[in-house]
Parts: sequence; C-alpha cells; structure tokens
Amino acid sequence: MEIGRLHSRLVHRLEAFPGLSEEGRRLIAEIPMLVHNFGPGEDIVREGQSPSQCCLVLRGFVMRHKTAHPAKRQIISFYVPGDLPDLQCLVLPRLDDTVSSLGASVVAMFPHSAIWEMLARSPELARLLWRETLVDAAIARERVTNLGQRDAIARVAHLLCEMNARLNAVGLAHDLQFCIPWTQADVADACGISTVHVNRVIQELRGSNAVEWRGKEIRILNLEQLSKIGEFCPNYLHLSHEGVDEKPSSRLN
Amino acid sequence: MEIGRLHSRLVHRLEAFPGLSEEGRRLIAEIPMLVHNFGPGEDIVREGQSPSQCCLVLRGFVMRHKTAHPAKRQIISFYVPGDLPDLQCLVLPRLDDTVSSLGASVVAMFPHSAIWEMLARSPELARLLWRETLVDAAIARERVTNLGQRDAIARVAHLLCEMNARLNAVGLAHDLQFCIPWTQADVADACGISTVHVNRVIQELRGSNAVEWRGKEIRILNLEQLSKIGEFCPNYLHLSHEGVDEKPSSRLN
DNA sequence: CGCTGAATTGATTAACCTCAACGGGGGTGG
DNA sequence: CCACCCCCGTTGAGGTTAATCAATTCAGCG
Repeated sequence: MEIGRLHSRLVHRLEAFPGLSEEGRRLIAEIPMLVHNFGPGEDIVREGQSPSQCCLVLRGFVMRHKTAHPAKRQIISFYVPGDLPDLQCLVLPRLDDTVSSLGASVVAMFPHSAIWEMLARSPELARLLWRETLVDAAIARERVTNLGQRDAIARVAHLLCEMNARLNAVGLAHDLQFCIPWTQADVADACGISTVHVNRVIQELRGSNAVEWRGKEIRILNLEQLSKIGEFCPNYLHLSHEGVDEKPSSRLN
Repeated sequence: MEIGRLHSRLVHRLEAFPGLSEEGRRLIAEIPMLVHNFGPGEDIVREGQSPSQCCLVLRGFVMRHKTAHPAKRQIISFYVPGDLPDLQCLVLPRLDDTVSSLGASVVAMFPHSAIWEMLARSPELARLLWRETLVDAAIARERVTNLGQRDAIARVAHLLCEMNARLNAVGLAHDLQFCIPWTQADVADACGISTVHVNRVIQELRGSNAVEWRGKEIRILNLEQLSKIGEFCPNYLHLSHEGVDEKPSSRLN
C-alpha cells in the first residue's frame, strides 16, 4: 500500500464530515506515517503506557480490552479500518486499557507532535479529531447499556448490528455480509457472557433465520428482526453528520 | 451563590490541571452563566436534543441515563459538582441519552457560542475541555468492564469506590464519608442488577464491615477491602495530571 | 494423518430475577 | 396533633438465565 493511499484513508474518514477544507486535506497529507503489521492477538499499545504516537487502522480489526485475571478479559470495543483506537492519548496520555490486533491487521502510526502541529494550524481539524474521540465514547456508553440492560441474545444481536453499520459506513459490508476475524470467545468477552453461552445464542440466532454465521463470515438475513432482538438504534454511532453545518465556520477559526 | 463563586467552581476544576494560565482564568471568568435549580428526577437535557448550552454541576448530583422501556433504565454515569455532563454536545450536537437531576441540584448553564469564542482564543482551554470529555469517556469504559466482568457485589463496591474517589477530589468526601441522594433502585439501574438484589448486596457489604450505608449517607469503613471486592483501581479517573506537563506548551499555541 | 485451536453438546450448579408481601419513616391533609 | 399514605427498604419463595465443568466433534494445517 503506497503512502498516498494511507493518507486517503484518513482523509476519507474525516471528510465524511461536510466541512473539511482543501487546507485541511493538505495538512493531513503532510503527516508522516509509518505502517506496521500486527499478527493475531498481538498488542499494539499496552495499558499504562504513554505512547508518543497515534494509530490508524488501515486493514483488519483492532480491539481495546482490559485483562485483569487472564480468565477475565473485557473487550471494550472493536475498531475497523478508518478508526483511531488510541487517539485519546493525544490529550490523555496514559492509556487505560490495552489495544491489540484482532486477527492480522495493518496499522499506520503517526507522531503526536505532528498532529499537534497540524491542530495548531487548523482548528477545523482539531474539532474533527475531538469529534472522533467523542464518537468512540458514545460507542462505549452504548455498550454500558448493552451489558447492563440486555440479555445474552440481545447483546450479541446488538453487537452484530453495530458492526454491520460501522463496516457498512467504510464500505466493508456488502449486502449485509461481512467478515470479522473473531472467535466465539472474543464475542463472549465483548458481551460479558461465557463462550458456551455465546455458542448457544448464535445457534438461536441461526435458528430464527436472523443470521448466517460460519466462522468469521457473517451474513445478516433479517436486519429488521436482528435490530429488534438487539434493540439496536444506530443514532449513537453518529454516522450522519447532523447539525454540524449549523455552526458558523467563523467560530472555528 | 454569587456569580464569582460559580466561575471559581469551573476554574477550580480546570486549574487542577497544572498548566492553566492567568489568561485562561480570565477567559473562563468572562463566560456568561445562568444558574438553574432542578428538582429530584427532573430532566435537564433529553435524548435526541441538540442543546445550545452546556451545563456545569454546582451542587447536588446529576446522572446520565438511557430509558428504553420505562422499566429498563440504564444509568450510564453520575456527575458530581465540578463535572460537565453534556460538554460533548459542544462537538457532537445530538445527545444520545438523557441528563437528569438526581435529588435536587444546582446547575450553571453557559452558551456553546461563548465557549467556542473562548476556545478560539485559547488552545490551552480547548485542550482542557477536550480532556474533560475524555475522562468522562474513560469512566464509561470502566463501567463497561464493571458490568461485563464483575458480579453484583463487585459492581456495587466498585461504584462506591469510584464515587468516593471523585467526591474526595472535589472536597465532598471527608473521612471516607459522603452523601449521595440515590435510592437502591438508582444503584440497581447503574449496576445492571435488580433492586432486590442491590438490597441483598448492600447487606452483605454491611455484614462484612466494609461500609456503613443508611439511606443517602455512606461511610466506607474499610477502603482497602472494598477496593479489593470491587477490583477498583483509580487510574482511569485521571485525577492526577500525570504526564501533561511533559508537553511543551509551544505545541498548544 | 495427527495435531491444535475452535465449535458444539450435555449435565449440573450458581447467581440473579420476579413476584409478592410487609415494615418504616417522613410528609401531608384533616 | 394525629392519621394516612406513599415511597423506600427489607424479606421470603420460587423460577430463569447463564456459568461451570467436562467431553466430543470439527476444521484447518503442517
């Protein structure tokens, strides 16, 4: 993957935001990036570290998780291409949980210093990056509701709907079909249930003809039904940029 | 409460951050604020709204919650004096959940426009507010772990430890004693368990001499033990501002 | 073809929920 | 000042969900 394409992944993500200027695009293109490959399960940044770089997922999947006892792992969130899993470290230096590769992944790293220089020149981009961290926060809050209020089948259904929506937004889901390199144990740790029970839940979802799910390949057969089971409402993902253009740009400069 | 004190509450919160300049303090003091009183359970901002103001808790407690069915409420987080419960709306206009008063509270409201003007003049303050939203996000992520990996007694113990740490940080806990106007039903909805079970968990905590808990008055008798039960580690609260002074201020201007 | 990690199944157990009832305390109206 | 009431906390019994333990099958891979 040549450098030009790397930047375009970031630009593409940020320009979903209607207000990105030519100047902003140019500044993004100037950020120096280094590409890294990570193997399945490999740690990218560990809890407690204060990295001097941020990473951008280019290909594959990344997860953020907290592992106290080896047998008690909570996956906080999954990250898909275009996501910035540890962007918050720019402002809150110490990382609270570990970021690891789920399956093999390709990740671009860029130094905090370069970002800060970019932000100093463009309040517009500052706001866009701030926004990215807030969408990540909104996803975490929705997960709180998912774990606190829903039963096992709803949790899994909700997670599926979310991944479908997010992958669809970056062009990685077609016809409600997508591919995530997770095991049932990963799903279990994300949903706070046991692997055995995940298995039974998946069978129940298959049995009700809501999804096809063989290994890493997932196909949603009935999105409406699945959304209902998981009480899924995509608002919290903030995939459309409602309301942002109401702000006069003068306030951003 | 006269206006001068209102601003000082905000200044006090932000100046825990070591780098706040005189200029920053002056800019904060210029923000126009309106004080509102809210009764128990009263909504401050509702899900789906796009408020044009932010609020700062001055006195009492505020909570953020999502209520699907009336009988299925998840309390995402509690906010204590000095917190900015809907600061994120500055950047992500639509609110994903509802912010309500827990017990009676006093809240200061200030217009987004004034904040934006302030931020345009002070990248330092922009960074501080960004930081505030990220700490809020970190708390939500910790709650994910709390709900996903811990059993009922650990969840409640963890919540108690968190509230103690946060209240202590703003001078509202003394000798491990504090007062929160919640009911057992509120604790239940925050921890994702039933009110009946909350009651039994509290009795268990009382029985093990970890806490005294009568109504709204809470006293932690054995913090070490309670932290162990709740697997509580305060790092995620980011109460100390580790590492921030390592950033040269030139990057902020 | 054997090995290894993942998926699947069954049986038992533990944690927690639901329903239902009762008690107590503070506020309100008579 | 008393009586009532309502909300909250408390208790008990029975039911449900999901965890745990343990074994078996399956799929990919060297």
